[in-house]
Amino acid sequence: MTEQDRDLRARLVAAGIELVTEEGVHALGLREIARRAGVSHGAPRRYFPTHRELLAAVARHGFGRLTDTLAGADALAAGTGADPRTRIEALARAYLCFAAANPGMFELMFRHDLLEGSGTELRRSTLPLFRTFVGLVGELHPQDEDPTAATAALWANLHGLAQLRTWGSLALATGSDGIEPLLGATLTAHLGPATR
Amino acid sequence: MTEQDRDLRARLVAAGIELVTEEGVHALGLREIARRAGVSHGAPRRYFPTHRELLAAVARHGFGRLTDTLAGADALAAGTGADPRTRIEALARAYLCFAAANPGMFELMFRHDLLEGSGTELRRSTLPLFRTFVGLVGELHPQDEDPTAATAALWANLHGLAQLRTWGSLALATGSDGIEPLLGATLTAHLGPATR
DNA sequence: CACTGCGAGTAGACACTGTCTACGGTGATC
DNA sequence: GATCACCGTAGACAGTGTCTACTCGCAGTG
Repeated sequence: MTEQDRDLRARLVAAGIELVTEEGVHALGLREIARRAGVSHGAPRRYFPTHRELLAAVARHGFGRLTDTLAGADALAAGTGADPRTRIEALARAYLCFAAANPGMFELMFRHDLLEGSGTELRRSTLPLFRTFVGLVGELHPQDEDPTAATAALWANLHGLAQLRTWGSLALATGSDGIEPLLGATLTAHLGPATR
Repeated sequence: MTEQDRDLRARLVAAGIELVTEEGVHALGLREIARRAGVSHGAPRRYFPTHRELLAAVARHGFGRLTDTLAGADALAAGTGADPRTRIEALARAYLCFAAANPGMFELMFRHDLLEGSGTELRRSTLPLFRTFVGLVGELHPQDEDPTAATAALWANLHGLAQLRTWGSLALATGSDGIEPLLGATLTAHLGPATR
């Protein structure tokens, strides 16, 4: 009964997370989520005035998981006294791993048409992580007075890799090593050759 | 009457293009497209067995326009005897311009959930362009034995920039110059500093 | 204890969607 | 001129998100 006696709001979000994980974004109908949570289709309205706000709450959880994952990966690397380049590499790999491990959630998180209205708030939640990212890139490129642009370009590269992989567009560029060579090329391009 | 007497198949695709351009992907309902084309909601079924196949035809047109745009930009640059680096820059800028000028179509083209089944065929249509891209990168990096990975990484970077811009995520990294600094950072990272 | 009032969830209606099927009606062929 | 294939219409069907009664249980108060 641990599931049942939580308040409905949390149960609905949990049901959405289950559904998007198991079935994908297309399964996130309002009535479908309500069914999974064991309530009638009108019940969610008491907590989420519209379907999109419920989806935004699910996506919010996804952003939380993403930042937790990345922060964990960075803390692990930083704890071993790794240099900035290695820490960035750990972050990049964690980002791609998250997208690959949670394709449905990752897709939802960047479906701005489903998240309209809550988009800016969700984006804002990733800001602190982006700032540490900027700091690491700044450590690596001290000659640049503002590493924000370089960091954003690197992040866009990672995001594009994640997105195109789920679309299957990288099939002809990825061999048996999967996306590793592309990640390597990306990191080398933006950060210089790997430290040996 | 030039619109009316074309066969319905082409008129439906044209209506879809209009709708996605004017209103966005959300306006691409089957019945909405049929209304715009001036026929009943059952008519499309004669030519497109399912809604998704109609959307795939619309996206196919988008891919055609994209390859045309890029090929035109490259031919223009190549005609003036530009070096590979300049040609790549022209292609990259054309890609971002296309995404910015046709946000709805660009979104549709990479909505794999709407295009399921036709995805591989659509991807294949961009292959020749990708090959010329690979050739240009190869000219620029003769030391690499296979520039495919480097090209794919660069393309993923451009795609990520286009995608994140439409999502608004680059607002804090883009100043008054728009996306130009990020494009510059991307090209510098992947191709080396700009030729002077 | 009886009563009231409110909040949570139910259930049905509404307009809309994509798919399916039966039906007209028009034009080409024999 | 009759036949027939094909194109588009129109309605049914299950499903959706939203909106609106309504019911029921349980708190607080007399």
